[in-house]
Amino acid sequence: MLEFADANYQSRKTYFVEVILPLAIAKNYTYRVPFEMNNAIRVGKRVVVQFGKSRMYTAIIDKITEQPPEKYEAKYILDILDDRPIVTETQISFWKWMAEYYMCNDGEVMNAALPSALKLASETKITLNREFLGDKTELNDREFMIVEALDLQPELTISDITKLLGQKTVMPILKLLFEKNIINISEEVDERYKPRMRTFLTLNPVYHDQEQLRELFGILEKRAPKQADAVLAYIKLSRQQKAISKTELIEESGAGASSINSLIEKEILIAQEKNVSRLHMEDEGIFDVFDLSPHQQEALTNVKQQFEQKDVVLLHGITSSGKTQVYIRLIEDAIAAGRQVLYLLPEIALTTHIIERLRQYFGANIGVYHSRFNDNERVEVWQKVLSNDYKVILGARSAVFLPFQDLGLIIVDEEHEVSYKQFDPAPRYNARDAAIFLANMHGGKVLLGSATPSFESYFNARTHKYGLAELTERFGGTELPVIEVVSIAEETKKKTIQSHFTSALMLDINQALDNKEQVILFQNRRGYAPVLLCKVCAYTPKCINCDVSLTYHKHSGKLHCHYCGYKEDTPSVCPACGSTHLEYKGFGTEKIEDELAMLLPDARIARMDLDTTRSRNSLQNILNDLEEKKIDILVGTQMVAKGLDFADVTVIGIINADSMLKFPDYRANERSYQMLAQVSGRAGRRGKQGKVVIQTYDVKHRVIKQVIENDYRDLYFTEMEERKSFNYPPFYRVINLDIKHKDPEVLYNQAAYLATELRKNFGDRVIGPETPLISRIRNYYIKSILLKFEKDGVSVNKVKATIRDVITQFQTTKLSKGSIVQPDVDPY
DNA sequence: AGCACGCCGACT
DNA sequence: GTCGGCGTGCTC
Repeated sequence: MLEFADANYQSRKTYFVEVILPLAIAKNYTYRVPFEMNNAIRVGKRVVVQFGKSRMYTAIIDKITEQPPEKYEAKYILDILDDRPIVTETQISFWKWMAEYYMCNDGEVMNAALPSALKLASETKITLNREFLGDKTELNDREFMIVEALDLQPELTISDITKLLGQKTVMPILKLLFEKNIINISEEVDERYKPRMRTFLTLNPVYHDQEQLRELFGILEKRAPKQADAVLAYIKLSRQQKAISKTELIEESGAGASSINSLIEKEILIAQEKNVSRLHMEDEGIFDVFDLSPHQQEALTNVKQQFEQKDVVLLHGITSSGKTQVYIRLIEDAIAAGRQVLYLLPEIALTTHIIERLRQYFGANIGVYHSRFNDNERVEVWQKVLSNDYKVILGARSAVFLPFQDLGLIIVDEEHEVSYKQFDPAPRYNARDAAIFLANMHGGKVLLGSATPSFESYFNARTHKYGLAELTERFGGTELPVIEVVSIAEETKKKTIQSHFTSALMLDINQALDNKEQVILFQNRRGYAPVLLCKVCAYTPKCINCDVSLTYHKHSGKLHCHYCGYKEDTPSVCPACGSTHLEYKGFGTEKIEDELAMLLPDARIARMDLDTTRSRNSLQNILNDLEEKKIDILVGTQMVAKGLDFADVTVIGIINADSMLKFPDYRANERSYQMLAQVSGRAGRRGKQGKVVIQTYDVKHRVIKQVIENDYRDLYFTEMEERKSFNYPPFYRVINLDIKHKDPEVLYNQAAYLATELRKNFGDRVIGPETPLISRIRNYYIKSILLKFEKDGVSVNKVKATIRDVITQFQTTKLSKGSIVQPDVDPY
């Protein structure tokens, strides 16, 4: 560590900085520090550097050394953007950990972490060189067009010129023009974050004297009555509030901006520019006093006790058990200890009421951070966290990147949610796992909360890596819903089933409708029918990309692929044998909605699935209609399991549980349990006990039994025991390969080669078919390999090393051209 | 990530 | 013969 605080440092010393560039490049680059900046360099400050021919980037200082690079001449830093570091050293270590753990570059983590307003844009600007006196007639057509355009418009960007000439490669032309001294090329870096400025007005202190003021009015009333009005309005406003903005005064006085401006010119009013926060400002928190129920108190005490020994505690609290109150008590404790709190939520959009609730308790101490915020707002939150102005941050997964000073507690609500995992751009991190690491860096604690914990968290709790606390009673005395399991087979035999609705379910639906209550019907499949089958030759249309059967959608009249989005027209004759005997097999939400409308023509039925919520406000519209009781029955996919807290639903029908009990992947029972428990947890609100009807062929299924008993513990336990007895490890490590190539065949070969190499090293720990398990191919580029993972078996680092090895081989042996392999190791 | 350079097929 | 497509390599 170098010490720069010493004022007597050797100013002629040459320093170098290693910086993180916001690019997907493998290593960090070293730049030289100009002497005059020696004093200002700090780890975590932003610098402007040139990288490549002309581009400029904002980089973050990662290391400071005196050692010059050996193999090349370092370029100079162009500018330092910050007076003090905007990224803490803890954050940089956190970034490095993430890059290592999720196998990506530091720059990619930086990109995900920094709000883009803190990254500067470099826009190449082209201007005409006024000093050029030479002959312009020798220019060719293109060059002439550019010069002509610059005569009309003093400044053009590269993209302007691209548009102007209608061709992509304009740089050579510009370079030539530049060499001929006709144009200037300047690289300007603009600070993109602009604080919001407001003009505030104060009365010149001279007029605090009553005599002076009266005199002023005398003059103004005669010569400029509008201005007199304005001064009067100012005095009136100043009695109500401390700061008066120009806009407010214009509004209040009815005088125009010009009158106010002349008052400012005459120095009767004094104008001052002030930076105004864009963020929602709240008054002091209204400290609502509430008491915990005995069960909540018990859970709280339990959590606190476990925190004494464990860094992470899993709180299993059933739906409506009042976990939030327990969180609030823990947050209060952390704040009282003078530390920061991070409260992570899976999806901000569906949880606005939680934000409101917490705002009531913590007022201005609470900050909100998520991707729906615009850039300027995000920078403000960033700075407030950095300066420790916010005690509590409520945020989606990206909030783990904020510059916390001293994080005492992280709450991960709905810990099992998949939306904590970022899939698309690297880093492919899971915010829950990153939060645990982050808390560890700060010496803070983590509370994982869920009504349906994930397998891995429960496993960790069970093996005493995490603590475990439970809340098994609903808050406010509402009883748990009655769950009835109905055998579809039996009702079919007795012929009491109408299309897909058993008599038992119909009875409950009708009763709810009579009582003006609402019903949710759950069907875990969208579209009308998942399979189209030829009765003659058994041909089924399949997706040309994904090799899965296409689903018939009635609203579009087309066959859709649910993996890649591919669509084709529905054939009227079998493309294989020409027969017209085509049959729709199975059923989805569309069909349920259709059939229900026939059975209950008076009921107001709506559907909620990916197809009906694709457009911007449609989800909100459905939720509003439900709340305003404009919908009696909602048919939906797993979407209905989330964010329906306010609905007055008393009956939940699960049309066919079997489709949920047989997931094709290895976490089948976990997902089945979560989905069933989440859906049935919605039944019954506001003191009224709910009813859940589960229709199934498999009435004795273990998962169903566990849902009835509202107890996941046995399920998970037997699951683990069973896997052990089959010599089957409790977890798999999934390696998602992001192999990009337009040619599916090349892609497949690469994945196959990697699988072979992994097998060579790890033998039968690599499971799945001989070639990698292709779970999804989307736009030709996602494949995944399943790898067995045993506690005492493969080390993560060894797996990663092998993958890196293979990637290098791809590159050196030119197994295929132009491919990028980016493995993503799920950290379970 | 960008960007330049180089190679190859399709056009004035 | 040149334009522009894509593959490849490099950036402190």
